[in-house]
Amino acid sequence: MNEPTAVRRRQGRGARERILRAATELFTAQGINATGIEQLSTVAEVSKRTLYQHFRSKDELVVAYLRSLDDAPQPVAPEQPTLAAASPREQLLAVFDWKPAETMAPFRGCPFLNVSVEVPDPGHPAHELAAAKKKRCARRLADIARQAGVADPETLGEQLALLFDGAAARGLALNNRHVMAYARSIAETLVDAALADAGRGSP
Amino acid sequence: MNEPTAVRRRQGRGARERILRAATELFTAQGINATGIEQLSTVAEVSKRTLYQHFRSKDELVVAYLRSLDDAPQPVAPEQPTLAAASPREQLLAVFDWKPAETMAPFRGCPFLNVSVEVPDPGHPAHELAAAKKKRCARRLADIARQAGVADPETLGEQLALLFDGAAARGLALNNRHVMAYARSIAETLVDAALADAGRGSP
DNA sequence: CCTCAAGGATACCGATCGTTTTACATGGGC
DNA sequence: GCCCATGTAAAACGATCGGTATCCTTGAGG
Repeated sequence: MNEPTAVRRRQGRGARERILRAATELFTAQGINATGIEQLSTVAEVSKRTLYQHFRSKDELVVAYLRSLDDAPQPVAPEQPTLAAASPREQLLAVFDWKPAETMAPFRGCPFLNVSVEVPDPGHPAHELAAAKKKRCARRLADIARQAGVADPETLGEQLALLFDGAAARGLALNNRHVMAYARSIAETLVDAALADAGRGSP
Repeated sequence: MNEPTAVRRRQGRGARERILRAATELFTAQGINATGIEQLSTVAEVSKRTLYQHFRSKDELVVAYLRSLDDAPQPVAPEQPTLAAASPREQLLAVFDWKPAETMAPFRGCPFLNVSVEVPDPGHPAHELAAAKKKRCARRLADIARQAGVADPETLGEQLALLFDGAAARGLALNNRHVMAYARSIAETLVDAALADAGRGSP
């Protein structure tokens, strides 16, 4: 009992949870290549063995990490109660109100874009998953635009997604969060123009 | 002094040149972390020894690589003869005509943005150099806008830079080059609006 | 001819990576 | 009591990384 070998007590059954949480924290904070299995298992308070019997490899963990991000409440999710009833304009602009977790840490941009850079192979599952996510995001914006009667919803969705990605990438490079505000201002211009045209086209 | 001592004996056949060329090729094609010194020296047709007496470390080579990119003819360079006499509108939009390396290899986006992701530490020289480049690029665009009489040239420059970065990042993620066309179309909208205001403001 | 520095090929170094294995500890169900 | 799946801690693995040292060839200047 008073042995110096006081072993850490068995940590319940949340191992997978904790690993995924640690992955989210470390991958987004310092990148994938800069995060080792050792550090991962330490932060997750899990032995490497346990880690490897939950995820067969680091690659698989990276994919699971992206999936968990995808499932998490999203900036672009219009299903949220506050946004469901909001105006199309607010729904379309909600993406740009994204606040990436901690405010003190250096801004790290969009995890999906970063994975695209950190995993060079375009055929890698993680890379493809990131691409799919980006497409889905643009499509959702296009759907909102379509329901609002915008003339060319696909283009508007693609444009808004591009603005978001630009703010994420540039914000990381300059380590400056208010780049997102620039993106929002451009988005407002585009959205307002598109909605004005829509209103004029079918009154 | 006309070569006093044999300090310039055997000119290394432009070893430094070849190393830098290989770095440009490999770093942009497959990323920095995915490119090892071994492969680098092989492609450059240079022994590791020679490589390390031209660049003290890989970090230093990365910095030199970014510098060489910076010196190379740039998409945003208005000094080029064809652009020097072009209209401000064309000068501002010239960034979006960037064709990266003209190859059929997968689109790899903007090297400076990629370095920001691949080198997580914001204090790293390479990271700071990339940030500086991004700022300089936006400032140059702002200068062109100012000379054209745009009301808020800084904002326009920042917006155009953001659009370019968005196209680069998103183009890599989706492995799709014509994202740049979307960016251009948004840029045209912004530039035309700004120039129209300028013409109206001070006729 | 000989000398000798520049450079090539390659073995080697320590560190770290992702991954596997070994040895032991825990606790619920029989 | 014992069994055994599940867990931890730690060592070890092979591969590869950035970086260094060794040995040998080359070729111009004396």
